[in-house]
Amino acid sequence: MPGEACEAGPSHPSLYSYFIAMGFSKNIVEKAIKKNGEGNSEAILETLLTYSATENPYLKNEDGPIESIARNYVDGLEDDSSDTDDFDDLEFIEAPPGRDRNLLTLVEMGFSAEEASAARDRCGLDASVLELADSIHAAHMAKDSHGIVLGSPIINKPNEATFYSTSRKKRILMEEKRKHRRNSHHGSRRSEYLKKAALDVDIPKPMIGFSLPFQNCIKRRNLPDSALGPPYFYYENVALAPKGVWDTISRFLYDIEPEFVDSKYFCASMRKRAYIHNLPIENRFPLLPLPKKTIQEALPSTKKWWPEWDNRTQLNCLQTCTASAKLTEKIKKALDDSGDVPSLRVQEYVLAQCKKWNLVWVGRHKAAPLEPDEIEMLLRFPKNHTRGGGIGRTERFKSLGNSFQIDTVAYHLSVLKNIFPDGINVLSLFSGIGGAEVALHSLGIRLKAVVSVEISEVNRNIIRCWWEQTNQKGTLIEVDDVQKLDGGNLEKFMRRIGGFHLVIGGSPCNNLTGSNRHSRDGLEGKDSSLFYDFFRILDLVKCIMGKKF
DNA sequence: AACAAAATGACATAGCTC
DNA sequence: GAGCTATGTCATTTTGTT
Repeated sequence: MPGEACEAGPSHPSLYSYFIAMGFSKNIVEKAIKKNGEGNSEAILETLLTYSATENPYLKNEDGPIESIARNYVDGLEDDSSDTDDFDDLEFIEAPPGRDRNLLTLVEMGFSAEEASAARDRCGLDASVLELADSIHAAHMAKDSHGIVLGSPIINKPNEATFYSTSRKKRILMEEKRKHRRNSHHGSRRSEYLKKAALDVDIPKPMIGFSLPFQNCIKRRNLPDSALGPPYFYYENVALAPKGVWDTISRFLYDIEPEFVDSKYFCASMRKRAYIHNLPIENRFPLLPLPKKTIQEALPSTKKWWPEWDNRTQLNCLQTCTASAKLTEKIKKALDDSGDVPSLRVQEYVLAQCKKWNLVWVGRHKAAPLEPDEIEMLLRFPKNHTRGGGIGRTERFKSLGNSFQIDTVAYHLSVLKNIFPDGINVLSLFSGIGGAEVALHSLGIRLKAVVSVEISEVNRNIIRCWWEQTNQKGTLIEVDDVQKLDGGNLEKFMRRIGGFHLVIGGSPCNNLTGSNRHSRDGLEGKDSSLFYDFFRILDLVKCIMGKKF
């Protein structure tokens, strides 16, 4: 495999703190380093992962934040985990000793046994764990992009992809034109210009961003001075927005190239999003343990009922709406009526509905929508994060559907851990149910102060409950509307807490997403235009930080 | 009133064919 | 390239039910 630059572990100044930062306990890291010597980070990682297979995995001692999250997470899975399936895999791997321990390590890292052994076949017996992990990712991507040659340095390809297909000058000119026309005409013809407007941002395939866990960085980037912090910022929205939207967003956010990432590389469900941020992209690390990436592993109880002809291994995007009971009844009836093996026609119908509504198999002929706690698990929120406190079931689905996938966001934010060892002050815009806060907390980054802006009262309640239950020692300031934030009250907040280290948020997507048949009005839509408030507030914060207030 | 279900039929993109 | 099909998407509005 290609040994390109910017590898995470080995070059790091302090191996010890690096592995601690990954979430391993001090004791285990000490043991592992003693055993392998400081020079061999790969062997250390392997030892760490092996230890955690037998001992309690990845948990920090004391009252570390990772502990509580991980425990909730594990608890949530315990109920339905049928031990028989996993056992087979382990036995298969444990049988041959020696080098094949690499396979066990890979499975611990979250890969399947088949993937692991296939990777070993490709890379040879002497391949290291990281090389094997790299190879598996490469294989995934090759599968995605429909048969790019295996084993070649695929990950170097997107490096060369040009972000701006036209020059900056030309783009700005076109935007001016667009604006001009928008002013002189109205609604009905707007979609026409949008169609004509060139799409300048290329959406990369596969949608893996600048890097994935246990993989070399794909690109290096030099941000323009105007983009640099303080503060750091992080903006998120749907990747497949109407044409020109990401071009506009990018231009407002200091011409930074969006990072397009599908969360299917982090968990068992898809989530195609783009993130614009000015964070460093070297030395990222993922939350551990890595989530299971297939439906059958993440929801083991479904395995038993999964029909042969349903070839799904991952779920579609988790949405705000859920399938009706009527629909699942129809599906059951259709299958009941068609005997052992349903006809191709019935299969097609059922499969289409399953894909459309993200149904999973929970019994014979019983397809069902995901339960809220399962969605919480897939997005990596603590179990029952959105439960109780006066929130209804429908609202729960809606709030979850609008949220971050924690693993994905945390991976990007992980670089903050070493930059701010004492913790950070966060301005969280469009907080929702607190995805940003949970991600930072899960990384073990202390939240010194959080100003959380969220319009929905139930969502604010959820964040406050979480804040109390995780025994946060910092300050939580709640604001109900981004439009109420101006230079005056921002400066007051910043005086009080000492400025912001991170401004983070994802503005409403409802006018951008393809699911919306009624008001997909683009960035100028009623809700999605709140993006401009994100920019406005970020710029204000930059200004005030610059003045040293 | 508060939910739940059904209807709606947009739109970008990928991968075909001709 | 134009034209077709298939697929996927942080949804909204209307209608029916406890």
